[in-house]
Amino acid sequence: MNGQPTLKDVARACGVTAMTVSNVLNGRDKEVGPETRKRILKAIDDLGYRPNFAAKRLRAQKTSAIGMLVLDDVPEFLNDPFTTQVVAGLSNFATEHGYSLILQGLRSESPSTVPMLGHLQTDGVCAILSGSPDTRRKFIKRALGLRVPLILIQEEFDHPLVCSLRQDDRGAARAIAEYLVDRGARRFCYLAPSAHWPAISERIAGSQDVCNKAGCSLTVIECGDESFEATQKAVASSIGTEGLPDAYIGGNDRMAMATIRLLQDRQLAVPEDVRVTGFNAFDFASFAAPSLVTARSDAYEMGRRAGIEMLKGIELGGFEHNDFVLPVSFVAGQSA
Amino acid sequence: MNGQPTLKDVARACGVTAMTVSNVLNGRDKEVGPETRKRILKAIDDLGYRPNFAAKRLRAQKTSAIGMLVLDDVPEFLNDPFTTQVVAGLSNFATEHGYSLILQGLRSESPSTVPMLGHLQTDGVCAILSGSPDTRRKFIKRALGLRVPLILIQEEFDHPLVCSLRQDDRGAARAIAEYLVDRGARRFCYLAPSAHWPAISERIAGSQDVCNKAGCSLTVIECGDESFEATQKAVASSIGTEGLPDAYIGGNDRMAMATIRLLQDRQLAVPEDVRVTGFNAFDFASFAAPSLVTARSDAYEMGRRAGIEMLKGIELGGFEHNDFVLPVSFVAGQSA
DNA sequence: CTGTTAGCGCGTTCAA
DNA sequence: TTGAACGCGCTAACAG
Repeated sequence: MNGQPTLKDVARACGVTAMTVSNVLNGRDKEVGPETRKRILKAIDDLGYRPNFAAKRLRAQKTSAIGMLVLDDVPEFLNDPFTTQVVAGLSNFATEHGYSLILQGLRSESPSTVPMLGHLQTDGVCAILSGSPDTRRKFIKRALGLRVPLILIQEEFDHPLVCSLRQDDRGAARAIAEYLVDRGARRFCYLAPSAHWPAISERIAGSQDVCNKAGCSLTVIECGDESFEATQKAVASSIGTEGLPDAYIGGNDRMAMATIRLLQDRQLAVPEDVRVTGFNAFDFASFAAPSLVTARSDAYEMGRRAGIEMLKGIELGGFEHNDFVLPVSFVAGQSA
Repeated sequence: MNGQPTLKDVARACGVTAMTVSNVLNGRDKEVGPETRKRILKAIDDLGYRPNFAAKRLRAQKTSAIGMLVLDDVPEFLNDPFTTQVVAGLSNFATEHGYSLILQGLRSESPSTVPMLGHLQTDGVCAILSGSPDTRRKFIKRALGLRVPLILIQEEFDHPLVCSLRQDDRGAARAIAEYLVDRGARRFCYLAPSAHWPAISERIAGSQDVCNKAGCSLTVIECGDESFEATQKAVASSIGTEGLPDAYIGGNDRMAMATIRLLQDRQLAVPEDVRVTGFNAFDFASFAAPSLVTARSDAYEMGRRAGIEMLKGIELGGFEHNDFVLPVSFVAGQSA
């Protein structure tokens, strides 16, 4: 009696039944007299009544929650600005539509991933993956065990319960490469992580498209885990064996900036001596010197879009369209 | 009958009652014969039974969820790396302890903040605030309306249901200032956002402590919303009127890096001509040239700590200690 | 060791 | 226009 007031408490206070109160709360106004209605609303306010969601959910057989999963190797699973923007966009959308967002990071290789996943009870799941293709596929299959719509960011998977949201990586990569070719570059190095993400493959393919047409060369440098150190080591080694290219095309801004630092330490001017481009521009990139040429994907918007498709998927119990490719804008910095 | 199997379904399949199955699931092994137990576990596995959390919660009068609120002016509420690390730490801790983390961003000034808050139903709430002191206090009072333990990051508030988790900003600021004094700097400018956060005040106070003792001067430059542009504008104006100091002490890494860029554009060498320091180092700072001297707060650990205190708070229905100050480590970059 | 009963808070269904 | 009964899935408290 001393906890949160229930529907019954409100009803008692008004001398009506719980049902009547419920009708008022759910906007079934025509079922209730305007006079009674007023009295009830006042009582609700006075008592500070708030509906119990657990009860509602149990009754409705619906959680009104969306799960956001981030598969990552490290515990700090929100390090990537692309990820955080997606999460923010989805979270806001969910909140605005009466859903709560349950955020969970999962270590890609951990065996505890399975029980953790089982603990998730939501009407739909959105996931951002990382790790090897094998790890990712395994994860997807497990996530499908939840039997709810699954939206994958930057990852394809053919299944009626799965919807992919991707950005036009190939097109963006083409734009970057064309920009460089226009400025006279002919010999390119592509900075890629050793793990072969689909998105990275697309970006390489886009650069290759342009190189083929323009008769340029493209060498892929594998930068391990794309960390600062790994990238610099890989680039240094490449310079040792094959010399300097006209431009480095970064698979992302991190690798690009690590490369810029390396070149600067060697007294090379960027972009005068060598050009360097990035990918997935985020705020912080503008703090780097010199500014990067980069593609900016609107990750926040992608998160919102995930919300939109998710609600459709939940309503329909599956997806009508299950692959969307979103545009990417091209951003030329001031001095690159 | 075609949805998820329930406890009853499992019981029926084994020819026992739901209660017995429940006993098995909750580890009350002594209540159940080992033979029956085995049979039940098999049936659970065969049917792919998973407990319904909504029912559990309703029964237990406990949500087993923690709310993470981020009050921000912009929709992209996960832009700040400090915030994301706290969220990641708390999320992991919650997951490991059988709680789910519900993430919600709130626009500081929006009137919809109130209903949004009401939609949150969790056993406890952790919040990172921003905006004016007035906005923040208003928010705290509303959050207290939820009548659950509230943990505030970098924010004090005297109330039995509130616990503050702060870092030792003053101590860290002292360490930075001493570092600069040791290297001969005497005239300082402090880069602060125009909004007066408690944390910023502490940092200024720490610098002032050192300046007082060493007989140095300290001027505070208000950098508006601490954006790249606002910071550069404020610094430029300060240089115009008061000339160049020996060192800029950044209220955070963003402002510090904006300042470095400005100085470099004016052909000033950092740190040879002017020193610049940052605050709250995060990964990306290492990509900036030159490396920053900065204080690194372990925000991830702070998130985990929030989880620890939250669980205590939930169990006790309030906090025993309600102000914790966590240490901050000092990080000297390679070339600053 | 196992079964029965009852109720968490809400909403649908049917009756008044 | 309002009321009563029932059940969503689970578990505490007792019986047997």
